[in-house]
Amino acid sequence: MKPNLVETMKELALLGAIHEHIPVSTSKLGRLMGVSQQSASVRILQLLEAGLITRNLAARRQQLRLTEKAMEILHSMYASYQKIFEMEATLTVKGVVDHGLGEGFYYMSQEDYRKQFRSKLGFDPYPGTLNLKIKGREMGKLEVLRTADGVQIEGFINGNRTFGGAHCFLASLSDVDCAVIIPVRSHYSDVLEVISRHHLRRKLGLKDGELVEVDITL
Amino acid sequence: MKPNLVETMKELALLGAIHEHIPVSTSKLGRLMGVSQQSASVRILQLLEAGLITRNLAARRQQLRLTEKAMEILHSMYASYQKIFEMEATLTVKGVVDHGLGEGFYYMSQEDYRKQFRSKLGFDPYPGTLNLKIKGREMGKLEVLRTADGVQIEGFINGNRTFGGAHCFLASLSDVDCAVIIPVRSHYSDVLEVISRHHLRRKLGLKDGELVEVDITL
DNA sequence: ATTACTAATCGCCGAGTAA
DNA sequence: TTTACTCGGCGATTAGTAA
Repeated sequence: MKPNLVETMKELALLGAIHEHIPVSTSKLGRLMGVSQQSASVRILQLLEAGLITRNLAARRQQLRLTEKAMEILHSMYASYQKIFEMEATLTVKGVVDHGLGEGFYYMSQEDYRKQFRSKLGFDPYPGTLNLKIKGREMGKLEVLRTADGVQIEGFINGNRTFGGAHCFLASLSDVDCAVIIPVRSHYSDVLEVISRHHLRRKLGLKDGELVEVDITL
Repeated sequence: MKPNLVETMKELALLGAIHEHIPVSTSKLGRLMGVSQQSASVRILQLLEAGLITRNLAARRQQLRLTEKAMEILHSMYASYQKIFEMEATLTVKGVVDHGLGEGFYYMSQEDYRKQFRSKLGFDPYPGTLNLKIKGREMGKLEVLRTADGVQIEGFINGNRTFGGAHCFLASLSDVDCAVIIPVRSHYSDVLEVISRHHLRRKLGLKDGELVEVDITL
């Protein structure tokens, strides 16, 4: 489909030529698109030719209406733009499944953490974390996560031990809902920690060294 | 902005050239847009000239990324399409304010109805309805409402009296949120009933015989 | 493989104008 | 007023090709 004609259909749609025939003069249409009356006239003829509009030429002013076919084309354009602006709020990070140090279980067993995850993320996390080792160029994305605004998790003291704060982002890993955690005191690290309602490693059959992608919602 | 260049920016955005520079060959880009490699090359040069993309030409494959300015243009396109497809889901009906028969108050006082309106429409309706008499050509739109899917309100029995079900649609009348009700057993009728959190007649200073428009969300 | 130049062609644009 | 024709001009496209 020619971009010029799509543009013309878009203008007609904005004028309301969707449910009914509406009066649109070629000069008005031209002005709206920043082209001459003559060019607008040509475009209308092309749209008619392609079966994208119907016309009532009975009255002194022509009446135009977009066809179903035209609306389908416009909707596919709309879908593209939706994709773009939903994608903009998403960050995809590739990482390799890494053996945990067993620390994840210890941290995620702390009731003070669990309580916050339940209320702030909306799920009760499985006690344990899936560690992803991030390589090379992908590491710039970790930097983005460190500086972005996420859901805040407060630190606390339990007994004589201090547990640090963190912020996290909802995410999905192979279509399974999860979240990634960025510790507040995160010195340089190439490991991304993922938590979920499920035991991700078992549920997805993951093995050490396997490459996965996490889609993170910013 | 030229439609051809907007189209090119859209393709680049779909390829993810938003947050980072991504490798895109001119032949691949041309294929995606249905033009030749040469044309794609020219378009890239034009986008560079206009400050709409930046390029790393260091590697064997050029790397492209859209600028802020480009994203603003794409977002305005997105906004246009949103307008179109929100508009499409809206039906505007003209009607004349009609004196009620006092029935509205009786119905809307039934707690079984009110409960459903609260939970399904999100507001507690003022006990009473505003009746609009629909004339002539506009009546076809009532037919659309009867056949469309709306929010279902269940009928019930209170004492020895049966109250019928209905379906309704969120709407707005002079920018005041409201809803229109279509009784399930709606024999032919030229009256449209409007409910709202407010007493519409008073809030909007409506008088019998006044012409108003309701924007109904399908 | 790439990118992008040249040159020829295609087709879009708009002034003038008819109906 | 409309719509839409002709036609000169120029921008857009592409095949061929260089680097």
